[in-house]
Amino acid sequence: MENLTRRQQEVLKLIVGTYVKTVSPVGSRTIAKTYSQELSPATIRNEMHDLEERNFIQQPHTSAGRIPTDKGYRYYVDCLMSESRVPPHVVALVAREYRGRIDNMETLIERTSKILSTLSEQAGLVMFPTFEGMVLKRIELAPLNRRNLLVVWVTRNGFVQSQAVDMKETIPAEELTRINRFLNQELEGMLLAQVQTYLTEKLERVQDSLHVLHQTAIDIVAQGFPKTEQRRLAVQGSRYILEQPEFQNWEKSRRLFRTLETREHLADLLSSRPIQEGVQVQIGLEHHCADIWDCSLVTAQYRVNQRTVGSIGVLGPRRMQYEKIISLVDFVSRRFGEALEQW
Amino acid sequence: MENLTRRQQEVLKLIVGTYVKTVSPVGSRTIAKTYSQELSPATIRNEMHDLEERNFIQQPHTSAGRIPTDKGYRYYVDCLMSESRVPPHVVALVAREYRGRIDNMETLIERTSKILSTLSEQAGLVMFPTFEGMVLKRIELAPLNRRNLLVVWVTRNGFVQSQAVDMKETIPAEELTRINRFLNQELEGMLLAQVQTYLTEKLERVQDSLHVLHQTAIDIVAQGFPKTEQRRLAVQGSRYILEQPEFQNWEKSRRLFRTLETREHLADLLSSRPIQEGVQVQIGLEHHCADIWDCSLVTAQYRVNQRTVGSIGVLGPRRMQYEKIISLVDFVSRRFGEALEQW
DNA sequence: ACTTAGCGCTCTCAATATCAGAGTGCCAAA
DNA sequence: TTTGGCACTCTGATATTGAGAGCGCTAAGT
Repeated sequence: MENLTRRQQEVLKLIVGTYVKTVSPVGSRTIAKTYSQELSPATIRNEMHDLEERNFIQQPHTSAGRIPTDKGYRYYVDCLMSESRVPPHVVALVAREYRGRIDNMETLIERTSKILSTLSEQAGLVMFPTFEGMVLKRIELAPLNRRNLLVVWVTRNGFVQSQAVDMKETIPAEELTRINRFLNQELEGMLLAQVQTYLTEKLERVQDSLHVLHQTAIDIVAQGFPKTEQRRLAVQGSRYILEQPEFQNWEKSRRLFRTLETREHLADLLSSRPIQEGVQVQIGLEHHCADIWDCSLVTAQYRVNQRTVGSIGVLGPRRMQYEKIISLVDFVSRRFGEALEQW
Repeated sequence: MENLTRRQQEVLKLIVGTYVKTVSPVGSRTIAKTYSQELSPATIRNEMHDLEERNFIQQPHTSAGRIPTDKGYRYYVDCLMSESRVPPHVVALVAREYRGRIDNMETLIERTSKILSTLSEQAGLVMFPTFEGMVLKRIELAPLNRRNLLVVWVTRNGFVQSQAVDMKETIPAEELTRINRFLNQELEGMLLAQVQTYLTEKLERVQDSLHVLHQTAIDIVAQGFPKTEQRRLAVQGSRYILEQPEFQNWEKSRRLFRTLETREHLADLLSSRPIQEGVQVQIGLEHHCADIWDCSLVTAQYRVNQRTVGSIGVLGPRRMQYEKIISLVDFVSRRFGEALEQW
C-alpha cells in the first residue's frame, strides 16, 4: 500500500465523500472549508496536485475540481473508510421480509434481490444457490411419454429442479419404480456434488444380478442431472442505475443494459472465486468488464450450513456510498443464508 | 368505423408508413412525391388538414409535418394495413430454436421471449402457462422437516411446481406414503383446475374408514396448491426500446423501466381476457397504462391441446411496424404452443 | 521549509443571437 | 377541384458572449 501523509489521506477522504454526495468535481475551496484545521485553499491545492500526480484523483478538464480515480476509491475503501453497521430500520425491514410465509425458493430469491435494490437504491443481484452444494432429499422419476423421462430432484431445503431425459428405450413401469426406490435409498442425504461419483464407484464394486438395473440408474442420473440454471441470476432494480445522473448519457446506459440483460458477464463476476473472506468490492475497471467500466460491484458469498453455495451483490455507479453498501451486502448475505437454512 | 375517402385513406397510410420509417414528422411534399397519382403538395395539404381536424394525425408544432395519433394508428391497423406473412428466414430461425434439446420449461420460455425480442427488435414478453390449465402427471410429497412438507406437482408436459405446506402435526412416514399413493391414483391425468373441487366432492360421497386420511389429503392439496408464479412473466430485450430515438427522453425511459421491472401491470395486460380471437393490438393509451403511453402492445394467446393457457406479446414504441410485429407474434404463439405440446 | 495571497489563465455552462430550412395556411387564379 | 405562390412560423444548428469556478504559479510571509 502506498504511503500518503495524514493530510493527504484526509483530503482524499473529503474528496471522495463530497463527490459521492454532490456528483460534481470538488474544488480546493470546498475542501478548505470542511477541513478540520484552518488551511487556505492554496495549501489544499498543493496537496491535490500531489494526489493527482500519484493518480488518486483527476480533473475532468483543466480548471475543474477533482474527482477520485479507481485507485482513489480503492484507497478509500481499503484504508480510509470508517466501518459501519446497518441502521436499525434496515435490520427491521429485512427481518420483516423474511418472517412472512415464503412459498418457494424463487420467491425468496426474488425478494432478496428486491431488498438489496430498494435499500441500496441500486441494482440488486442474487445468484441462485449452486445445486451441487445442496443435499438431496428425494429424487423422483416421472415418465412424460414413451421415450422421455422427467427427473425431479428435491433438496433438503426444499429446492426443486427438474430435467428431462431422452431414453433410448422404453422402461417398464415396474422397473422404473424399482430404480426410483433404489436411487432414493442410496442417495438420500447425500451432497449433490457427490452423487455421480458415488454411483459410478458403487457400480464398480457391486457385480451382482442387479447390475443392469444399476447401469440404467446411473444413466438416468447422469443425463438427468440438472444442466441449466446452475448460474441463474436474479436482478432487480436496474432502473435505479438508469436514474443516476451519470447514466443520462445514453451510450453508457445502452451498454449497461446489454450487460444486465445478458447476465452472462454478471454471473461470471458473481460466481468467480473470491480472493478472501467476506465482502468483495470491485471498483470501475477492476472487474474487467468494459461495458460497465463506470460501475462498481459489491459482492458477498452466502452459506448454508457452513457451506458456500452462492453469492449476492449490488451493482451501482462507481460513485457509491461504499460504507453503506458494503455493510448492507454483508448483512443481507448472512440473513439470506439463515433464511435458506431455516426454510 | 368512420368514413374516409379513398384518397384520405391513401394519405394516412403513407403518413403512417413514412413516419414509422423516418421517425420524423411527414410533410406534404414527401407524400406528394410518393403518392400514386400526380398531385401537388397543396392538394395533399388540404387532405391533411381534414385528417387533422378529424384527429387521425397531428402536428407536433406549427409548421412541422404530421404524425399519426392513436386513432390514426388504429385506423391503419384495422383498415389499411396489408396482411403479411413472416419471412422464410424467421420461420427457419424459430424452427431451429425449438428443434434443439430443451431441458426444462423455464428454458423454453426464456428462449421464446428471446426469439420475440431479437426478431422484433423490441421487448419480448411471455406469460408462463397457467398452472390450472395443465394436466397433472404426478404429485409428490416430500417431508422437509417435522412440520413442513413440500408438495411437488409434475404436469404431463413436464412442468414442475412446488409449494411448501406448514402442517399442524407431524404425519408418520407410512401414512404419508399412503396419502401420496392415494393422491396419484385419484388425480393422475386430471386438469389441475378441477383437482380441488373433485377431492372435496369425493370426500362428501365417501364415508368410509379412510375418511381421516382423505381429509388430510385434501388439506395438503388445498394448502399445497401452487400460489405464486401463476402470473410469472418472462421479459427479454427491454434494452431495444431504450435504444429507440423517442426514448432518449429520460423521464420516459424511467417510467418505462418502472413498468417493465414491476411486471405487475404488464402481467395484467397480458392475462386480461381478449375481446376476440387472434392477435390483439393495444395502441398508445388504449391499454390505460399511463407510464407507457408511448408504447404499443401486440399480444396473442397460446394454446396447448386446444386449451388457452397463456399469452405472449411484444412491447415497443407506438411507432412500430405493425404488419411485421403482428405476423411475428401470431406465428410465434402458434409455434410456441406446439413446442409446449410436443415437449 | 511550509503556508498563503494574489493574479492570470483556462474551461464550462447558460444565455442570446442569427440564419437556413422545412412546412404550413390561405388566397387567388386556372 | 386543383394548384402556384407567398407570407409566416417554428425548429435546430452554429456562433458569440460573459459570468463563474477553479487551477497553477510566483513571490512574499512565517
